[in-house]
Amino acid sequence: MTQFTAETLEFIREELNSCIPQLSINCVIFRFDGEALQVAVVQQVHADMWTIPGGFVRQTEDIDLAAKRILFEQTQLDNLLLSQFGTFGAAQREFAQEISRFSTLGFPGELVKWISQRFVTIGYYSIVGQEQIGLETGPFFKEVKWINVLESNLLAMDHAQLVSEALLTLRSELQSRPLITNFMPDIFTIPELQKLFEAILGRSVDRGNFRQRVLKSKILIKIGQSKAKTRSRPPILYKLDKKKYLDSLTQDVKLGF
Amino acid sequence: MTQFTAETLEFIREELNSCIPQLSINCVIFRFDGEALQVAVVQQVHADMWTIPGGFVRQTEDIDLAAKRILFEQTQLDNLLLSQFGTFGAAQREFAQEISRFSTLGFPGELVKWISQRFVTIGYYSIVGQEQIGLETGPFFKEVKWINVLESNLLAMDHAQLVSEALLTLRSELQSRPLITNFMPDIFTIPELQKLFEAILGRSVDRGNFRQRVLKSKILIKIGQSKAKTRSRPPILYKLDKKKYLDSLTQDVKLGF
DNA sequence: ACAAAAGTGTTTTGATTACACCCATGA
DNA sequence: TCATGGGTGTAATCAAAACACTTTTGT
Repeated sequence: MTQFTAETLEFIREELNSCIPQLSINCVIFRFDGEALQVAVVQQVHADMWTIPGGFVRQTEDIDLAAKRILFEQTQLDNLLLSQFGTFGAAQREFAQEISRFSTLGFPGELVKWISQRFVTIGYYSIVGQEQIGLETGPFFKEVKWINVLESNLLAMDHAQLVSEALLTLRSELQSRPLITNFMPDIFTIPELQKLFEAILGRSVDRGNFRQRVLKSKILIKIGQSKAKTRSRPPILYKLDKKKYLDSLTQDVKLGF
Repeated sequence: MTQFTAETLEFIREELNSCIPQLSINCVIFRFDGEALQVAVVQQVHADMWTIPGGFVRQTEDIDLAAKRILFEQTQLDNLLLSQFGTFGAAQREFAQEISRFSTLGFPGELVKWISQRFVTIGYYSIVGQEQIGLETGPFFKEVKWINVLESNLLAMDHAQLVSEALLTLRSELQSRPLITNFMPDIFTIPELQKLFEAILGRSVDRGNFRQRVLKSKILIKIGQSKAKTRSRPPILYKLDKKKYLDSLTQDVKLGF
């Protein structure tokens, strides 16, 4: 394991000095790979713990934009519709123990002290389709990956709780205003969409009823037959009618189950 | 107008030094007086602007408890079920102009600087019944009152927006888990409860249907006839079956309209 | 007796659920 | 032709909405 270079440390120092102290942002990004619900997690240089993406808010930056920036820097994910799911600030919410590893690797005490403070974190969440995630260009993170949402209890600090809260919010939001624009590929089938709903809700829904509801909402446009070599009847391909979809979000149309 | 005394200023200085910087909490407390929806507002000493109750989080204090403490200090309201409705942190969210009045009244530059910073605020809301509010014991506030929710656009800084967001959250929460424990007196009638719902929703609901729904939920216990001298048929008095009510909150019983 | 507000019941409508049946395809 | 999963329709159930009718009180 190498230590941080002097330039890197200076860069980090300037970055932290330009941010609001004791306030952080964390992003829970769900992904649906066709089967299960996953969560984006990152690993910092010189740390062996996995966390959800997170960072700090610059003095001149809106918190919503900070969330977008942080997420992009750490995962290259962009253009997501990020929504708050809560702000967490228990008094004992500081992670000096977890962070203490840094101090043994050339991280100066001043910076260790800064990030070891008690933090209040604002939670944002979103959901994407089959997107890949890439590493940031900066020097601070060494790996990023998707894990199954069921494995999120392995995350460090209180991030398992953040994922769990985000999932609850996602479920209830799914009832009224599903963020489908993000989470499906451009072209998809109704059975695929149903699998996504089932993954989020954690239960199965009736095939026929699901189909009827989705079609009644008029937000899907038929494209044609799937050419995939299935062992059964090929499903019909659809794309999202984005205009009608966005309209339906401003109305209080129920798409829930 | 008198200036702050040296002791008061020292007290304030110590208080602020023990709090997380650039982070505040604001509480939108709704009240239903039988007719209209009202909001609790306070006025600080040496300031002519009205705001919703708010303050800062101590270093050793959970944010939820900070919200309770702040609310109690400024309004004497206690034992409320406070819920977050969002966290607000636009980059330009600082109110040096509004705050500048303090500096002309013996408020030292150091403290003016502290409270003139850009702040991120966590919004909490609740709703109460006919409760009165009283002034805090401390030296910092001079008046507290209820205003009609429709007049909240007169509030200082961005507090009108906070009220508006809180009201939206209250409305949607009303659909699933109404906080009735807080907002009605111990004994009340169904028409009274209906007026409350109408005030929150901003529209009228059918009398017969409202009655049926509420009674079907089984959370009301009949007490007896109202003895009030009404010019019409006296309504039946009810009290809340708190046990069944709390049970219904954990289920996903719909009480919405 | 009448007005006014409370209490009750009924009809209609529409949404949700459960389930049955048919269809297209590859093996 | 059979298994598999996709597509479609329908009857039964349940909740919501609209509305009419009755009851109890003070005047």
